[in-house]
Amino acid sequence: MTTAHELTKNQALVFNTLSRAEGPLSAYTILDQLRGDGFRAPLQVYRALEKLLDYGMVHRLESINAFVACAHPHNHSHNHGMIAFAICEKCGQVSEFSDDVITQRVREWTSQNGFKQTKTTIEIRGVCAACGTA
Amino acid sequence: MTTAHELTKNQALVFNTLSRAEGPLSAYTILDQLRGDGFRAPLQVYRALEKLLDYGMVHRLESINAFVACAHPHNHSHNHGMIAFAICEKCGQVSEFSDDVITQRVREWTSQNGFKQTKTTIEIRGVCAACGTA
DNA sequence: TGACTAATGTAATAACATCACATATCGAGA
DNA sequence: TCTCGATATGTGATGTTATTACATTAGTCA
Ligand SMILES: [Zn+2]
Ligand SMILES: [Zn+2]
Ligand SMILES: [Zn+2]
Ligand SMILES: [Zn+2]
Repeated sequence: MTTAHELTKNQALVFNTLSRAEGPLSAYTILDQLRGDGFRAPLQVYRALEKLLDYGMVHRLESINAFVACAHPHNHSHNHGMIAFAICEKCGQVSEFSDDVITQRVREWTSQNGFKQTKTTIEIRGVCAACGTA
Repeated sequence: MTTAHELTKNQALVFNTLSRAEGPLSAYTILDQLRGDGFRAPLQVYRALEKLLDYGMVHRLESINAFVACAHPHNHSHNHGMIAFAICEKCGQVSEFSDDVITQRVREWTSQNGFKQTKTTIEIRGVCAACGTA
């Protein structure tokens, strides 16, 4: 859905935690940051994340088991393109971008091979510009 | 390295297990299959996998926490291109392919953004042709 | 009201991965 | 041959990530 979503209390707490964070957070780190707000169990975090992922407001980074708030908060649909993430292993910074050529190329492979794609993960690990020159 | 590798006993056991498997296996599934060969602890599997990953003989699928034998056993270097995986969520089949355009496109983004890439994950989840028509 | 759905709370458990430390194996070089 | 260092292995404990199961609460709509 592209419309705005009324977040429940827990969803809002988790989303705000991710939005304020410098970089991606693990579910358990989110849990720890929300202990003061009454969170006591992982499931409270995972359930909120599930909805936020549905809404496109949060992304899951598969290669580091962490979650990050979407960098394009007013365009959660990303125009139907696939999203790529560049993750700095030094500072944790995540850059989110969408590339039409890559999207097109993946679609070509899947259509040629009769593969019905549901979700695609593109994650680039490395060192960001700031950390590389430091 | 592109040269052949002398595998140790444990490495060979793990590699053979993955080679014989229909699809990707988790480390703990590998462990269970090797109990009869004296494997008792996860670390025996993870240590072997680490080497096999180094050698390029095995790939890790980040989005499903599983490992698969390389589909191109005689070209472990993959010609320096990035590797993409299409993973069927019905039957587990994994198709491995390399796309020069995608590789080039990722390189363009990283060089334009001063990002020093070390490893890139491209994983397409969905349903394969065989399962889609079944 | 009652029936239904979505959200929440909580404990327990499962699944995935690493740490710490001891032991073994093998080859290069004195 | 002996010694040393590098690599590989064995094992238990621990750390980290995610889900199952069940009970409860809160809103929605005949
Ligand atoms: Zn986004
Ligand atoms: Zn950085
Ligand atoms: Zn391969
Ligand atoms: Zn299939």
